[in-house]
Amino acid sequence: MGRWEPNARGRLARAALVLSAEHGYESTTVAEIAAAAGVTERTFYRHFPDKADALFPDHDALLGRLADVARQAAVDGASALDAALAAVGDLATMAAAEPERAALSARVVPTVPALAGRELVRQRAIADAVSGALAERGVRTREARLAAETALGVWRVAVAEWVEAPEGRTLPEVVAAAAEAVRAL
Amino acid sequence: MGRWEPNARGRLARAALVLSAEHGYESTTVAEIAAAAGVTERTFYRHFPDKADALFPDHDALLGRLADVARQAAVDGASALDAALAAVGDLATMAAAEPERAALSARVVPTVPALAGRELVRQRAIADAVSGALAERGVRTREARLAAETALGVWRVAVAEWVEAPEGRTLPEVVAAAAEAVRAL
DNA sequence: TCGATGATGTCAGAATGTGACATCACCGAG
DNA sequence: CTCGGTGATGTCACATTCTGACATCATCGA
Repeated sequence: MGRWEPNARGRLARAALVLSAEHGYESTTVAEIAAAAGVTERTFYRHFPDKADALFPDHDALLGRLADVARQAAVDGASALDAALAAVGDLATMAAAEPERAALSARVVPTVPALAGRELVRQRAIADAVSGALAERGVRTREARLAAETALGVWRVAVAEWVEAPEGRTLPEVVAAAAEAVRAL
Repeated sequence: MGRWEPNARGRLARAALVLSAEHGYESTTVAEIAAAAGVTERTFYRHFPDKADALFPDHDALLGRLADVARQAAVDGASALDAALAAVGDLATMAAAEPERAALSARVVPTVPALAGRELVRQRAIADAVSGALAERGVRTREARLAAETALGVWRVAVAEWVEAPEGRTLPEVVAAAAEAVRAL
């Protein structure tokens, strides 16, 4: 299967993000994204169900991974809140592995209502995955949901802070600081 | 200006909701909605910027009204949280004025990702409007935001509960009960 | 009476998203 | 080695969403 350049999906996701940051999400067409990635428009839709999805790749794998992290933390004896915060910390670590991508995404997404909505739905899915994992480990439903909601709140606050003033701090550091502040409540 | 049936906008919004509840949002076309309302597809787009917006009519007026309610409550000496809860109570009252509409909407919106995202963005806008109104009345930014966030949390919980088990209770009643529970924390 | 106004209709077209079918390098069975 | 299966891609056609430009025409005010 080496007839074409490998990793078409990755090239598409990257092109979608870079072009959207450059000319705006709504005025970059799927045809342009596909051309930049060296494939056809039709191929774009084989990798992503719609244009917005290219800005949120790996969604499903992410849910599984975060659930695993929360589950493992719970097994290791962490409290519900700490386990949920561990998952959010992992999210920060992943973002930090591609800082450029994270920065572009954080700059583009909030400015486009359609993408902002998608991001909120994504966070809701993450909260459900994490609270579900905690519930599996015996945490009561209400407590699990509250822990997940609180952790996601920490994530939102930390990202906002990091975007406004990067100041050399890494995202995981900001997340850790915000988590500390929440624990202090 | 009485050349056509009045209130085309209202007929469009209603048709959009009813048809979406009947055949699903994604499989009802704008052309069908327009036809049901007795106007042209083009006219639909003169009243709503896009198809999803017809499911969330009166958005802007709503923001102003809720901000007014919160502001007035604050003037009357209510705490930040109580003022924000007053706004959410008003939201419930408005929904109760059209219970059929509210029920259909609550059934359709969560099942369609695009609409769920729009609803979350809408709630974010409400939170901003309410916290902005409180800030105007001298409430500190952080406290205003927390009050608004908490009140919207009450709204989400109450709506979920009401949809799952209407049991003859009205939405304002459920909201009031949830608000009571939050105050008890 | 008559021109301005404003809501609507008509038409053309770009962009999103989907179904159906064709192509062709690779891989494993024989 | 060859040959058919597999999987990722290309090509074509089309429904649907949304926008721009211009036309129509009842009502209102000068």
